[in-house]
Amino acid sequence: MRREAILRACFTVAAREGLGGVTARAVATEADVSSGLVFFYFASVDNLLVELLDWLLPRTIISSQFIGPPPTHAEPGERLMSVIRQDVERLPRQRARLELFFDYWVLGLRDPNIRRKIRRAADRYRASFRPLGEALIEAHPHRYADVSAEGLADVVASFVEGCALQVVMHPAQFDIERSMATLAALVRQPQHAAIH
Amino acid sequence: MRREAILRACFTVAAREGLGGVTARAVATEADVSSGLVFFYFASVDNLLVELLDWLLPRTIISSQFIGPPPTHAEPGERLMSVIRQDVERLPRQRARLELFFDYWVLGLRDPNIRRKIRRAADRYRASFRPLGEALIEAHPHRYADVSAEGLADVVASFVEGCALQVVMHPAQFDIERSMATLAALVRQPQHAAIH
DNA sequence: GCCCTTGTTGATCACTTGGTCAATATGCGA
DNA sequence: TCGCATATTGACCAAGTGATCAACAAGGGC
Repeated sequence: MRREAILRACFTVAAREGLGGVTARAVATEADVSSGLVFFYFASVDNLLVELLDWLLPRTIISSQFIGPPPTHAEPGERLMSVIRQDVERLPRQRARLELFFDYWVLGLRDPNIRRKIRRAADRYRASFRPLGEALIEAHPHRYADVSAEGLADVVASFVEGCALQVVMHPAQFDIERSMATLAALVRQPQHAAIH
Repeated sequence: MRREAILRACFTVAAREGLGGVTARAVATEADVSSGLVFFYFASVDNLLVELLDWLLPRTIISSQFIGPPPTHAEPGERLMSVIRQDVERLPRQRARLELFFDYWVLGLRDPNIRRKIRRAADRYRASFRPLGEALIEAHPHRYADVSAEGLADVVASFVEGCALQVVMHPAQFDIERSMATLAALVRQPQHAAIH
């Protein structure tokens, strides 16, 4: 109970002031307990931050392995586009958590422990695109002759993560519909294309 | 002279320990001067960091308006792909500066001044893709009927920035050739496609 | 030689931080 | 009711921070 309250307070402080603003005293004040209690339950501030990260990762799209109900389109290309659209559309609702995620991301550049956790989560996210990628390649073996599912996953992940950056930094300017329509136009094939 | 030395030392410290490791004493030690001199030239640590950002931004691909010599391909699509490839290929050589860039990026979430500078630089970068995007739309008005140059610029920027994230976080795993080949396969049209 | 601007030092201050710890409260089984 | 583990407090400490400032050095025009 108290533990969860402190962890929740930690998230509140972090969302408001960034990870740099997370001090034992700030969290304790936010949770309305004494500063000593933070150390009683979490031993150290670093450890508190790691536990907050463990809470955060499964709740942030970019790092979650759960992508929601599988789309029902038959065409693998449309299925993949649908999943991308779903993910990108969810980004704005996650702004606070994404800000925090990127804050941890930078922390991970210096902290091997945090880096490992973020990498694993990101790998899981990338891997979630693999089945769709394989289906796509299988459906168009000619077009995607020199393409691997890993390559597809990388490209898709790069795009979604890039969108996340835009959404967090420039939410007003980034037009999701426009970007998705552009992406669709870029990858779509002419309707009745005659190959060779 | 001393000023530049301190700024350079600031970059060295920041590249080694991150922006969080930039303290007046650390910079002074690195530059082999007394801590007081840092304040003599830069008034405050915050201001020193802002000046380092001003030095950094024009030297980081994601935020630079200079994209190198214009590619010579005739086809706008190939021109755009060539520019993207050029940018992405340069990312690994910029890892240290990109790390710093993302560190500032997170700082910008809380500091309006830094945020403004980063936004402007990112806008310039996005804008650099507009002419290429316009040429592409003009060359294929049918295919890109519902696409704007802004939308194209957004999508391209998202992709490159996403690649930058991958390069910084996972340089060993991210295969640039594979990603570029995948991207090319995604956007290429069948050679002799018959429209309607 | 003198003087005055500029550069340079490091001791020093006020403040914040993570973390410890003795003291105390609380709940609960026996 | 007692006893004891658990929970909780806040004063306290050492370490590190940004910033100030009196003192001193350098150098060059007169």
